[in-house]
Amino acid sequence: MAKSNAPITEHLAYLLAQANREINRQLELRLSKEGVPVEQWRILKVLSDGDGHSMGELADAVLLNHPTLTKMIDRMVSDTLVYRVQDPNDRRKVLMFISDRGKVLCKKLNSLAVDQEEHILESYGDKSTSELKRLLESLIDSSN
Amino acid sequence: MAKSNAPITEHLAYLLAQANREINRQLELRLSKEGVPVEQWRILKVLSDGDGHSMGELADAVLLNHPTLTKMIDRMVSDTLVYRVQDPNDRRKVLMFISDRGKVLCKKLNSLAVDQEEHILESYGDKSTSELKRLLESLIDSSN
DNA sequence: TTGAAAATATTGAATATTCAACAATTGAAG
DNA sequence: CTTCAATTGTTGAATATTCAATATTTTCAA
Repeated sequence: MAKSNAPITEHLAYLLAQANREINRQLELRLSKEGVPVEQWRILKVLSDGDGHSMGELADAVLLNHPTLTKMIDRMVSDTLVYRVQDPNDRRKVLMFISDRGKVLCKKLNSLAVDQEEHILESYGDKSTSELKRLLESLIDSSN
Repeated sequence: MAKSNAPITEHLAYLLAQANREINRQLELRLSKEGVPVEQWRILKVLSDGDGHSMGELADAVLLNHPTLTKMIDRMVSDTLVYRVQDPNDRRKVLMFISDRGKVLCKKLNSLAVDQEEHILESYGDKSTSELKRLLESLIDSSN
Protein backbone atom coordinates (compact mmCIF):
# COMPACT_ATOMS: atom_id res chain seq x y z
CA MET A 1 0.00 0.00 0.00
CA ALA A 2 1.32 3.44 -0.91
CA LYS A 3 1.95 5.72 2.04
CA SER A 4 0.09 9.01 2.06
CA ASN A 5 2.83 10.68 4.08
CA ALA A 6 5.58 9.74 1.64
CA PRO A 7 7.73 12.70 0.64
CA ILE A 8 6.92 14.23 -2.70
CA THR A 9 10.24 13.04 -4.09
CA GLU A 10 9.06 9.44 -3.93
CA HIS A 11 6.03 9.93 -6.11
CA LEU A 12 6.30 8.67 -9.66
CA ALA A 13 4.55 11.79 -10.94
CA TYR A 14 7.18 13.96 -9.29
CA LEU A 15 10.14 11.93 -10.49
CA LEU A 16 8.81 12.07 -14.03
CA ALA A 17 8.30 15.82 -13.82
CA GLN A 18 11.78 16.32 -12.44
CA ALA A 19 13.51 14.14 -15.02
CA ASN A 20 11.49 15.65 -17.83
CA ARG A 21 12.31 19.15 -16.69
CA GLU A 22 16.01 18.45 -16.52
CA ILE A 23 16.35 16.64 -19.84
CA ASN A 24 14.17 19.21 -21.53
CA ARG A 25 16.24 22.02 -20.12
CA GLN A 26 19.38 20.48 -21.57
CA LEU A 27 17.80 19.95 -24.96
CA GLU A 28 16.41 23.47 -24.97
CA LEU A 29 19.90 24.77 -24.31
CA ARG A 30 21.29 22.99 -27.36
CA LEU A 31 18.46 23.90 -29.68
CA SER A 32 18.69 27.53 -28.61
CA LYS A 33 21.85 27.66 -30.71
CA GLU A 34 19.44 27.74 -33.66
CA GLY A 35 16.88 29.82 -31.77
CA VAL A 36 14.23 27.13 -31.94
CA PRO A 37 11.99 25.87 -29.12
CA VAL A 38 11.79 22.14 -28.52
CA GLU A 39 8.20 21.98 -29.77
CA GLN A 40 9.16 23.36 -33.16
CA TRP A 41 11.83 20.75 -33.51
CA ARG A 42 9.24 18.08 -32.77
CA ILE A 43 6.91 19.53 -35.38
CA LEU A 44 9.64 19.64 -38.02
CA LYS A 45 10.69 16.11 -37.18
CA VAL A 46 7.18 14.73 -37.50
CA LEU A 47 6.62 16.55 -40.80
CA SER A 48 9.98 15.51 -42.20
CA ASP A 49 8.47 12.28 -43.47
CA GLY A 50 7.14 14.48 -46.27
CA ASP A 51 3.55 13.37 -45.81
CA GLY A 52 0.83 15.84 -45.00
CA HIS A 53 -0.29 15.76 -41.38
CA SER A 54 -3.51 17.29 -40.11
CA MET A 55 -3.45 19.69 -37.20
CA GLY A 56 -5.13 17.18 -34.94
CA GLU A 57 -2.63 14.46 -35.75
CA LEU A 58 0.20 16.89 -35.25
CA ALA A 59 -1.15 18.16 -31.94
CA ASP A 60 -1.23 14.61 -30.60
CA ALA A 61 2.21 13.81 -31.92
CA VAL A 62 3.95 16.86 -30.51
CA LEU A 63 2.07 16.96 -27.20
CA LEU A 64 0.45 20.37 -27.68
CA ASN A 65 -3.22 21.21 -27.55
CA HIS A 66 -4.89 22.56 -30.60
CA PRO A 67 -4.96 26.31 -30.07
CA THR A 68 -1.36 26.35 -28.92
CA LEU A 69 -0.33 24.41 -31.99
CA THR A 70 -2.29 26.70 -34.30
CA LYS A 71 -0.45 29.72 -32.98
CA MET A 72 2.94 28.05 -33.11
CA ILE A 73 2.29 26.94 -36.69
CA ASP A 74 1.34 30.55 -37.54
CA ARG A 75 4.83 31.60 -36.47
CA MET A 76 6.48 28.77 -38.37
CA VAL A 77 4.54 29.66 -41.51
CA SER A 78 5.80 33.23 -41.16
CA ASP A 79 9.31 31.84 -40.92
CA THR A 80 8.56 29.70 -44.00
CA LEU A 81 9.53 26.51 -42.21
CA VAL A 82 6.18 24.82 -42.92
CA TYR A 83 3.08 25.50 -45.00
CA ARG A 84 -0.63 24.71 -44.95
CA VAL A 85 -2.62 22.92 -47.64
CA GLN A 86 -6.32 22.28 -47.42
CA ASP A 87 -7.04 18.55 -47.48
CA PRO A 88 -8.84 17.87 -50.78
CA ASN A 89 -10.57 14.81 -49.32
CA ASP A 90 -11.91 16.48 -46.21
CA ARG A 91 -12.07 20.21 -46.40
CA ARG A 92 -12.38 20.62 -42.66
CA LYS A 93 -8.80 19.50 -42.41
CA VAL A 94 -5.59 21.33 -43.03
CA LEU A 95 -2.54 19.33 -44.07
CA MET A 96 0.82 20.57 -42.87
CA PHE A 97 4.00 20.14 -44.87
CA ILE A 98 7.62 20.94 -44.21
CA SER A 99 9.38 23.37 -46.57
CA ASP A 100 12.88 23.04 -47.96
CA ARG A 101 14.06 25.64 -45.47
CA GLY A 102 12.40 23.59 -42.75
CA LYS A 103 14.21 20.47 -43.86
CA VAL A 104 17.58 22.20 -43.71
CA LEU A 105 16.88 23.52 -40.23
CA CYS A 106 15.56 20.14 -39.10
CA LYS A 107 18.81 18.46 -40.05
CA LYS A 108 20.81 20.88 -37.95
CA LEU A 109 18.45 20.41 -35.04
CA ASN A 110 18.63 16.65 -35.32
CA SER A 111 22.37 16.68 -34.92
CA LEU A 112 22.11 18.93 -31.88
CA ALA A 113 19.59 16.50 -30.40
CA VAL A 114 21.81 13.55 -31.16
CA ASP A 115 24.65 15.32 -29.36
CA GLN A 116 22.47 15.39 -26.30
CA GLU A 117 21.44 11.76 -26.53
CA GLU A 118 25.09 10.80 -26.81
CA HIS A 119 25.92 12.92 -23.81
CA ILE A 120 23.24 11.12 -21.83
CA LEU A 121 24.51 7.75 -23.01
CA GLU A 122 27.96 8.64 -21.72
CA SER A 123 27.03 9.86 -18.29
CA TYR A 124 24.06 7.60 -17.68
CA GLY A 125 25.06 4.47 -19.50
CA ASP A 126 23.89 2.52 -22.48
CA LYS A 127 22.12 -0.13 -20.51
CA SER A 128 20.23 2.20 -18.17
CA THR A 129 19.12 4.35 -21.06
CA SER A 130 17.58 1.57 -23.09
CA GLU A 131 16.01 0.03 -20.01
CA LEU A 132 14.51 3.39 -19.05
CA LYS A 133 13.14 3.87 -22.55
CA ARG A 134 11.59 0.45 -22.46
CA LEU A 135 9.90 1.11 -19.13
CA LEU A 136 8.62 4.50 -20.24
CA GLU A 137 7.11 3.06 -23.40
CA SER A 138 5.41 0.39 -21.38
CA LEU A 139 4.09 2.91 -18.86
CA ILE A 140 2.65 5.00 -21.67
CA ASP A 141 1.08 1.90 -23.18
CA SER A 142 -0.49 0.83 -19.92
CA SER A 143 -2.02 4.29 -19.49
CA ASN A 144 -4.30 3.97 -22.50
CA MET B 1 25.90 5.96 -32.21
CA ALA B 2 22.47 7.57 -32.03
CA LYS B 3 20.73 7.94 -35.38
CA SER B 4 19.78 11.44 -36.41
CA ASN B 5 16.86 10.20 -38.47
CA ALA B 6 15.31 8.26 -35.62
CA PRO B 7 11.61 9.01 -35.17
CA ILE B 8 10.78 11.45 -32.43
CA THR B 9 9.11 8.70 -30.43
CA GLU B 10 12.46 7.03 -29.84
CA HIS B 11 14.07 10.00 -28.16
CA LEU B 12 14.39 9.84 -24.41
CA ALA B 13 13.36 13.49 -24.14
CA TYR B 14 10.14 12.72 -26.00
CA LEU B 15 9.31 9.59 -24.02
CA LEU B 16 9.80 11.49 -20.79
CA ALA B 17 7.60 14.33 -21.98
CA GLN B 18 4.90 11.93 -23.06
CA ALA B 19 4.92 9.88 -19.87
CA ASN B 20 5.02 13.01 -17.74
CA ARG B 21 2.13 14.52 -19.63
CA GLU B 22 -0.01 11.44 -19.24
CA ILE B 23 0.66 10.80 -15.56
CA ASN B 24 0.27 14.46 -14.78
CA ARG B 25 -3.02 14.60 -16.64
CA GLN B 26 -4.33 11.73 -14.53
CA LEU B 27 -3.19 13.31 -11.30
CA GLU B 28 -4.64 16.66 -12.32
CA LEU B 29 -7.96 14.96 -12.92
CA ARG B 30 -8.04 13.54 -9.39
CA LEU B 31 -6.90 16.70 -7.67
CA SER B 32 -9.46 18.73 -9.58
CA LYS B 33 -12.02 17.15 -7.27
CA GLU B 34 -10.66 19.61 -4.70
CA GLY B 35 -10.08 22.31 -7.30
CA VAL B 36 -6.34 22.37 -6.73
CA PRO B 37 -3.58 22.38 -9.35
CA VAL B 38 -0.79 19.83 -9.03
CA GLU B 39 1.77 22.51 -8.14
CA GLN B 40 -0.24 23.61 -5.13
CA TRP B 41 -0.39 20.07 -3.87
CA ARG B 42 3.39 19.87 -4.18
CA ILE B 43 3.79 23.11 -2.27
CA LEU B 44 1.50 21.96 0.52
CA LYS B 45 3.27 18.62 0.69
CA VAL B 46 6.70 20.18 1.00
CA LEU B 47 5.49 22.61 3.64
CA SER B 48 3.66 19.94 5.60
CA ASP B 49 6.84 19.09 7.48
CA GLY B 50 5.97 22.17 9.51
CA ASP B 51 9.34 23.79 8.98
CA GLY B 52 9.66 27.16 7.31
CA HIS B 53 10.91 26.98 3.74
CA SER B 54 12.29 29.93 1.82
CA MET B 55 10.90 30.80 -1.59
CA GLY B 56 14.08 29.70 -3.29
CA GLU B 57 14.05 26.33 -1.60
CA LEU B 58 10.40 25.89 -2.46
CA ALA B 59 10.88 26.89 -6.07
CA ASP B 60 13.52 24.21 -6.46
CA ALA B 61 11.47 21.61 -4.66
CA VAL B 62 8.27 22.14 -6.61
CA LEU B 63 9.90 22.70 -10.00
CA LEU B 64 8.65 26.25 -10.55
CA ASN B 65 10.71 29.32 -11.23
CA HIS B 66 10.65 32.16 -8.76
CA PRO B 67 8.19 34.63 -10.24
CA THR B 68 5.69 31.89 -11.00
CA LEU B 69 5.97 30.60 -7.46
CA THR B 70 5.56 34.07 -5.98
CA LYS B 71 2.29 34.54 -7.83
CA MET B 72 0.99 31.10 -6.97
CA ILE B 73 1.86 31.67 -3.32
CA ASP B 74 -0.03 34.97 -3.46
CA ARG B 75 -3.16 33.04 -4.40
CA MET B 76 -2.59 30.43 -1.72
CA VAL B 77 -2.15 33.14 0.88
CA SER B 78 -5.47 34.63 -0.22
CA ASP B 79 -6.99 31.19 0.26
CA THR B 80 -5.32 31.01 3.69
CA LEU B 81 -3.60 27.75 2.83
CA VAL B 82 -0.12 29.07 3.61
CA TYR B 83 1.43 32.17 5.13
CA ARG B 84 4.62 34.19 4.91
CA VAL B 85 7.00 34.98 7.74
CA GLN B 86 10.13 37.03 7.33
CA ASP B 87 13.19 34.98 8.22
CA PRO B 88 14.61 36.55 11.41
CA ASN B 89 18.09 35.26 10.61
CA ASP B 90 18.24 36.56 7.06
CA ARG B 91 15.81 39.27 6.28
CA ARG B 92 16.16 38.85 2.55
CA LYS B 93 14.35 35.60 2.93
CA VAL B 94 10.71 34.80 3.41
CA LEU B 95 9.78 31.62 5.21
CA MET B 96 6.65 29.85 4.08
CA PHE B 97 4.45 27.87 6.44
CA ILE B 98 1.38 25.74 5.95
CA SER B 99 -1.79 26.77 7.78
CA ASP B 100 -4.22 24.47 9.57
CA ARG B 101 -6.60 24.82 6.66
CA GLY B 102 -3.72 23.92 4.37
CA LYS B 103 -2.99 20.80 6.40
CA VAL B 104 -6.56 19.62 6.17
CA LEU B 105 -6.61 20.13 2.42
CA CYS B 106 -3.20 18.47 2.04
CA LYS B 107 -4.47 15.30 3.70
CA LYS B 108 -7.36 15.05 1.27
CA LEU B 109 -5.04 15.65 -1.66
CA ASN B 110 -2.58 13.05 -0.41
CA SER B 111 -5.21 10.39 -0.44
CA LEU B 112 -6.28 11.34 -3.96
CA ALA B 113 -2.66 11.07 -5.04
CA VAL B 114 -2.27 7.73 -3.33
CA ASP B 115 -5.32 6.52 -5.23
CA GLN B 116 -3.51 7.30 -8.40
CA GLU B 117 -0.29 5.62 -7.39
CA GLU B 118 -2.24 2.52 -6.51
CA HIS B 119 -4.00 2.63 -9.83
CA ILE B 120 -0.63 2.78 -11.56
CA LEU B 121 0.69 -0.09 -9.46
CA GLU B 122 -2.25 -2.20 -10.56
CA SER B 123 -2.08 -1.58 -14.28
CA TYR B 124 1.66 -1.21 -14.61
CA GLY B 125 2.95 -3.57 -11.99
CA ASP B 126 4.82 -3.34 -8.73
CA LYS B 127 8.13 -4.38 -10.13
CA SER B 128 8.10 -2.09 -13.17
CA THR B 129 7.08 0.84 -11.03
CA SER B 130 9.90 0.55 -8.55
CA GLU B 131 12.41 -0.16 -11.29
CA LEU B 132 11.25 2.91 -13.20
CA LYS B 133 11.53 5.04 -10.08
CA ARG B 134 15.03 3.79 -9.47
CA LEU B 135 16.11 4.57 -13.02
CA LEU B 136 14.56 8.03 -12.93
CA GLU B 137 16.33 8.88 -9.70
CA SER B 138 19.59 7.76 -11.14
CA LEU B 139 19.03 9.75 -14.33
CA ILE B 140 18.33 12.85 -12.30
CA ASP B 141 21.46 12.22 -10.24
CA SER B 142 23.64 11.77 -13.28
CA SER B 143 22.37 15.06 -14.70
CA ASN B 144 23.93 17.17 -11.96
C1' DT C 1 34.21 50.25 8.40
C1' DT C 2 32.86 50.94 3.90
C1' DG C 3 31.52 49.98 -0.59
C1' DA C 4 30.88 46.72 -4.22
C1' DA C 5 29.12 42.27 -5.36
C1' DA C 6 26.02 38.47 -4.42
C1' DA C 7 21.72 36.58 -2.81
C1' DT C 8 16.76 36.80 -2.22
C1' DA C 9 12.16 37.91 -3.39
C1' DT C 10 8.88 40.67 -5.90
C1' DT C 11 6.96 43.50 -9.71
C1' DG C 12 5.38 44.89 -14.36
C1' DA C 13 5.59 44.35 -19.19
C1' DA C 14 5.90 41.09 -22.79
C1' DT C 15 4.79 36.65 -24.17
C1' DA C 16 2.48 32.25 -24.23
C1' DT C 17 -1.18 29.17 -23.07
C1' DT C 18 -5.79 27.87 -22.23
C1' DC C 19 -10.82 27.98 -22.29
C1' DA C 20 -15.00 28.77 -24.50
C1' DA C 21 -17.23 30.20 -28.49
C1' DC C 22 -17.35 30.05 -33.32
C1' DA C 23 -17.31 28.74 -38.42
C1' DA C 24 -16.97 25.36 -41.80
C1' DT C 25 -17.50 20.79 -43.35
C1' DT C 26 -18.81 16.06 -43.05
C1' DG C 27 -21.56 12.09 -41.47
C1' DA C 28 -25.63 9.85 -40.60
C1' DA C 29 -30.33 9.14 -39.13
C1' DG C 30 -34.97 9.83 -40.32
C1' DC D 1 -32.93 14.91 -49.54
C1' DT D 2 -32.80 17.32 -45.17
C1' DT D 3 -31.55 18.24 -40.84
C1' DC D 4 -29.02 17.65 -36.78
C1' DA D 5 -25.00 16.01 -34.49
C1' DA D 6 -20.03 15.32 -34.72
C1' DT D 7 -15.46 16.65 -36.38
C1' DT D 8 -11.89 19.92 -37.44
C1' DG D 9 -9.48 24.07 -37.03
C1' DT D 10 -9.24 28.94 -35.63
C1' DT D 11 -10.16 33.11 -32.87
C1' DG D 12 -10.45 36.28 -28.91
C1' DA D 13 -10.67 36.95 -24.10
C1' DA D 14 -9.02 35.42 -19.81
C1' DT D 15 -5.32 33.49 -17.49
C1' DA D 16 -0.63 32.10 -16.56
C1' DT D 17 4.25 32.23 -17.29
C1' DT D 18 8.56 34.33 -18.23
C1' DC D 19 12.10 37.87 -18.69
C1' DA D 20 14.25 41.87 -17.17
C1' DA D 21 14.43 45.31 -13.87
C1' DT D 22 14.01 46.56 -9.06
C1' DA D 23 14.41 46.73 -3.92
C1' DT D 24 16.27 44.91 0.08
C1' DT D 25 19.57 42.59 2.78
C1' DT D 26 23.78 40.18 3.44
C1' DT D 27 28.63 39.03 2.48
C1' DC D 28 33.17 39.97 1.94
C1' DA D 29 37.28 42.13 0.46
C1' DA D 30 40.05 46.23 0.74
